[in-house]
Amino acid sequence: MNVQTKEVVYIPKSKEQFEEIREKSRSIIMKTALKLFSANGYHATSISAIAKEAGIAAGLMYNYFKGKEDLLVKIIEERFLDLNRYISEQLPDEPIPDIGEIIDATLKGIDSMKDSWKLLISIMFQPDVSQIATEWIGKLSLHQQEIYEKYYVIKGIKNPKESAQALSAVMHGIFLSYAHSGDSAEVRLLRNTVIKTLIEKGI
Amino acid sequence: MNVQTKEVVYIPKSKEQFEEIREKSRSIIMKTALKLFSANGYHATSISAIAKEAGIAAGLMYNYFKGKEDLLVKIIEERFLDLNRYISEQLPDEPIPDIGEIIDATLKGIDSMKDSWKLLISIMFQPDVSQIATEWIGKLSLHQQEIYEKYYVIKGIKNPKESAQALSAVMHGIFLSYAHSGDSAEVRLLRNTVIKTLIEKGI
Amino acid sequence: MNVQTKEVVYIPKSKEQFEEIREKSRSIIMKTALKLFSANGYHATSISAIAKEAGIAAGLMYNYFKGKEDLLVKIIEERFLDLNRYISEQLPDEPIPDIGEIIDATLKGIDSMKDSWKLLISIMFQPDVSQIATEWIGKLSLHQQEIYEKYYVIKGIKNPKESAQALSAVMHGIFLSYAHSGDSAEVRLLRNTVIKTLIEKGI
Amino acid sequence: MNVQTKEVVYIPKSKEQFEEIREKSRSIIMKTALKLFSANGYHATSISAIAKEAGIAAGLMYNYFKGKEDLLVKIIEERFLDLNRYISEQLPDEPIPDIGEIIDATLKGIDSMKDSWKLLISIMFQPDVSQIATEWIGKLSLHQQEIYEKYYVIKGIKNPKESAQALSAVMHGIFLSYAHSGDSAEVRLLRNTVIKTLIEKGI
DNA sequence: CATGAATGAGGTTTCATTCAT
DNA sequence: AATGAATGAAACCTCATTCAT
Repeated sequence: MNVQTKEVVYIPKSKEQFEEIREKSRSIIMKTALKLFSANGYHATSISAIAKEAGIAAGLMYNYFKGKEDLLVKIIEERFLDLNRYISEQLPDEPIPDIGEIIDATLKGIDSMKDSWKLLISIMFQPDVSQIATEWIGKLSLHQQEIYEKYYVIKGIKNPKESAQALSAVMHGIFLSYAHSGDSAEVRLLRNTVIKTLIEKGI
Repeated sequence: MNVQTKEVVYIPKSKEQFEEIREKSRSIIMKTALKLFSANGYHATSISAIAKEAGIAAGLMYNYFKGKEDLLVKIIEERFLDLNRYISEQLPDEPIPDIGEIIDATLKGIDSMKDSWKLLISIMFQPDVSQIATEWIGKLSLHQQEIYEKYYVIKGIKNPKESAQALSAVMHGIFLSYAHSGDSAEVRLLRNTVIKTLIEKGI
Repeated sequence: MNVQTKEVVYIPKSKEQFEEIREKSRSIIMKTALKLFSANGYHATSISAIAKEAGIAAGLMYNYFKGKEDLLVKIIEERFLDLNRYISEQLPDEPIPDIGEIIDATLKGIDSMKDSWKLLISIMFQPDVSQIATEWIGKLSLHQQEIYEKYYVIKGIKNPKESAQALSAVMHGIFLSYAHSGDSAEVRLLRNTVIKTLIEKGI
Repeated sequence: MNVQTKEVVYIPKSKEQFEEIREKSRSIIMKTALKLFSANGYHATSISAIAKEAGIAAGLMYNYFKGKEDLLVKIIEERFLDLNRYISEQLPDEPIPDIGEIIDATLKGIDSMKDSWKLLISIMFQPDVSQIATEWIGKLSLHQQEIYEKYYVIKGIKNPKESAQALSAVMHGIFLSYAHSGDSAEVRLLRNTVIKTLIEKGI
């Protein structure tokens, strides 16, 4: 009696193990949802369709997101953060990149998330979904404008703010066209028109 | 059958009278649907909401349209036909309008259907609804391109087809921006950038 | 041509016909719901169970009630209105009924809605359902108290208000006991104790 | 199996130590559940809400209780046992307490578990939850009745059984009123009416 | 041509419970 | 003993569409 004995006991998973599992599930849900939202549209994609495609129970989604719209919002946020990060990484601090490089880095960034870009834009036009995408487009737009303005200041262009606004507006048009037609000739035409114009103006 | 019927002395209406009645009902349904679709989105607008707003019974819609999606498609078609017609009316055959006039006629046309334009574009981005809008945008685009090309030929510009394509692409960007931001400064900036560029090029 | 012809046309149902149909459906839904709520409790009774028992599609309920809780509230209101009406009908204006008659009319009223009374009381104790029942019990209680006070004033009892409050409280206890034990000996004991006491006090 | 295990040198805890740990967990679960059930109702309180409030994992509950309903039943039983014990402790064997003291001890007992009393009563009215509460109320009632009867026998009252039943019924009404209105004026009115009546009768 | 009650399939969401660790 | 991710059944509810009149 009172002898020390060896015994096998179950150890609950550690915090890290749980974190890993959660991250994996969360990730597959978002990935699958993005895929289906993009392919079929937000409204036409049901939770159960996502669950089926992801190979999980429908209820599981609600362990990670407050609801369908929250899932969408989280996807949008993540994608826009990715985009901003990507663009920043493309542009060197020194030497100052010229305007063509800036534009192309931006377009390349969008191209890197081609599949989801169309979804993001479509959400922006749907009054019944949310304003999140619109806000993110706004943030992205502002971010671009600041880069353009900084560039124009360095180049000594007069009215740098107004010029930056104009360029931002044109780029905005390109963004939308891109969503509509993919990496088509149309987008390249727009790009070339813009860049040629700017170069002709000596910028 | 135990059907509630009534024997009536039936004074035949002329085909025209019938058509008039039908056209009136059809029209109010489409008008109301367009209004609600634009305000709240296609998916968020229910048939009964349309019926209520239009002051008719929900079932009546099915006398005129195959279903909700058919209603949408018919609206889209009508709006695009309206737009094409409008633009054509704005442009005189003689004297040959210059490119600025052509562009502005187009923008004015879109402005005349401002409220529904955003809906049309949003539909274009929703793969689950229909490809009709995309097709119509395509037709519109082609129509514009032909006008541009004709103009360029007359003006003796070289590569008229390619130039027309470029212009069409830029206009496409403007159309989309317009849907996104309404008649904002952004759209005017785009328009001015385009026209200025073209004029500087001597077109 | 242009000859008058006889023809059979369908006539839509009249407003009255629709009203009749609606009233019938509404009634069967409420009746069935009351039955099941009383038998199994509010939370344990699902909409689909009600629909099945009533022989209708589950969705139909939502043509008549905003939701499950609204259905409950409407039932409660109706039952309490019935009760108040019943009690009033039992009591003659002249000659002034004595206190025993008043009490018995009230108890008889509750007895007439025996099956639902338990449900009403149970709802009153469920913090997660609604305060409607509590409010209705309050209204009923106040109504009774006014009757008692009026009686005591006529009889020339001193402190009629306080006496009415005391009697109301005792009756309240009886109401609750009734809900708990049905028309058992317990309730009659309570009733007799109350009436005997009052009579012994010469009221 | 790919089970995460650990070989441990197992220092056996004494049965008492184990019991202590178990009792502590069991106790916090019951306490928390009672609190939430009382505040929000049984159906509106989820297992995970209890777990969160108690600071434990949801699954742990199932080590101690068969399920949610079992947890409820165990809580009810414990509370009623507490109540019976409390009332007994309040009443001295000698000298024989008079009827007012007996009544007040009972009411004081209920007052000591004020917060849970309403829950217990509410459960009593919910046929879908369990009959346990009803049974316990029955047991409590019987217990009281025996005390009353014993008292009446000692006092030499004629028909002690019937008198005890009557008093028990009145007390039952008070219990329920108490649940409904808390320690309000209404309950005191009931109590005073009862005691005054009994004293006037010389009991 | 017009009505609106009724259907029924499908949607989102909740949550008690299980189970590998 | 304890963890919490995952399940799956069932809940409430919406709404396009049908159909008897």
